[in-house]
Amino acid sequence: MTEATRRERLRAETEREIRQAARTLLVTQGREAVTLRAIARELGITAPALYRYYASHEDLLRQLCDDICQDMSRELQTHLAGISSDQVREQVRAVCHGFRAWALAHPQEFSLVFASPIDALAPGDQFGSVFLEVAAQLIASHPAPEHDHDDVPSALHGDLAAFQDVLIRAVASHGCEVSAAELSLGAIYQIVQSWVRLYGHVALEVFGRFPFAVSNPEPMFDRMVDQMLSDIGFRD
Amino acid sequence: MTEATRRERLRAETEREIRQAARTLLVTQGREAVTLRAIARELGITAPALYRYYASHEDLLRQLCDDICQDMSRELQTHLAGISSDQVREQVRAVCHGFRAWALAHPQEFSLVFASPIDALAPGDQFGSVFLEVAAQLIASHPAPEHDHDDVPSALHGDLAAFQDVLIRAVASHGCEVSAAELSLGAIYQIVQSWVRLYGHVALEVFGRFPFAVSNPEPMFDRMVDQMLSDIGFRD
DNA sequence: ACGGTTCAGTGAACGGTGTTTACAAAGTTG
DNA sequence: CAACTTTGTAAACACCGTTCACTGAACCGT
Repeated sequence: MTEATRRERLRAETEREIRQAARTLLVTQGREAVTLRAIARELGITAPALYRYYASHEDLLRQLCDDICQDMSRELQTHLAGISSDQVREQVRAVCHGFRAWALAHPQEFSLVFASPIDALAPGDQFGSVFLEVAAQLIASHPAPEHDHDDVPSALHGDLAAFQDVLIRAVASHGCEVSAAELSLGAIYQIVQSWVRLYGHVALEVFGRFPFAVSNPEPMFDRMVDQMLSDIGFRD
Repeated sequence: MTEATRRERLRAETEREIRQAARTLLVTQGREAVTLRAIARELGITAPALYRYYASHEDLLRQLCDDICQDMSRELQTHLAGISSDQVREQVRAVCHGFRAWALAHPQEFSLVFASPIDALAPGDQFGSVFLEVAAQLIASHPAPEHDHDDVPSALHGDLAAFQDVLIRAVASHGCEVSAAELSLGAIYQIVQSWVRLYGHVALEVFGRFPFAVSNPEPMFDRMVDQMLSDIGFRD
């Protein structure tokens, strides 16, 4: 059956339970409550036992971040699956609204993932990548929004080209093939700019840092997404 | 001379020393190191003594945030003072670059102010207000960028009008008078959108959450600010 | 100048935290 | 069965925020 030995299965199981307990604590009582002793208490164990599974408290939190991002990713993909693939704008809207909804529904998780300056996670396969992959896929499948290739600062060409490579490979691993020509540097630049605005709005809303009390931020968000779509070149 | 009694002066002095010590700890050793005992140790005092000045650790952090925002505000105002007031775009650029430079130079402070979900500060007189006041001032003093008043979602009219009021009063308190007509709802909306983008870029850069390793983010930032200016309607 | 009051600061204590260490009890394997 | 690895424990360490009873000095009205 499984290649793993009995011991390895048990270990993996416990590891899952630990992170599940940590997750529950995070959601129900906030970041401060995610303590080794509390986690251990949850599964009827003593705190030092956790060191058999994680090198430190920080290490556990880091891995918890990975779990969270993976879950969010899956949720966004689910939202996306319900929309026919030729309705490009609706797909972008779904991802953006899904991201915002997730952030507002899981502020603790969002804060954890976005509040730690550098130390917590590997930058590669993270939350953003979901949005970005989707964006790349959509732009690639779109009738070529025609961006001025020279419109992006030449100092960025190197970075953008590298990112272009990553995106093309990521999209390919999802089954869809795109060429560098279809996903131009200009398009990549637009994607990154969209990410800046999407992230900016959501973070400001979650952190309550809008300059005034926005009684109903949703129409503002809708308007911004529409503007983004129009800036990218999607006017169907 | 001073209205304050000797006792009040000593108290204010100590209060300042406490926050100074807290600030130093934050900058040199990170948020986690800002502990009551460490602060007390810094000024040759025991931890419980701090409770004569602040109700709790959280309260101290909250007031520290205020200090930080005030400092940043002063720094931005300084940058601004060096530019003749008729060079509108240069003033906006100065504020944006100043904000980014401050955030990158003080990542710990930035994280503290931007990482705490709701509990840490009053939303009114905060960091953002500096940028927003400046923006309002500039837009008001500009030859009317002519925004479509109807371009903003009607659901936002209430909030925007309230914010318009705040901004007009804030600008007035800085000596400059503007009317509601000069600072239209469309303009306000543009200001808020600019704040979203500015904050989004800076936070992503400080938190290292750009989707790819940006070897040199400055040209990207410059490009974004230019785009913002053009979107607002400043093309001088 | 004195006596009461206010106030800054102390030291001890409580319950909590992450982490290390030595040790016991299982499970695994030859 | 014996040797070994893995998993968990208990005790301890140093640190944390916070409370409480207490001291000593500064202030203030008389």
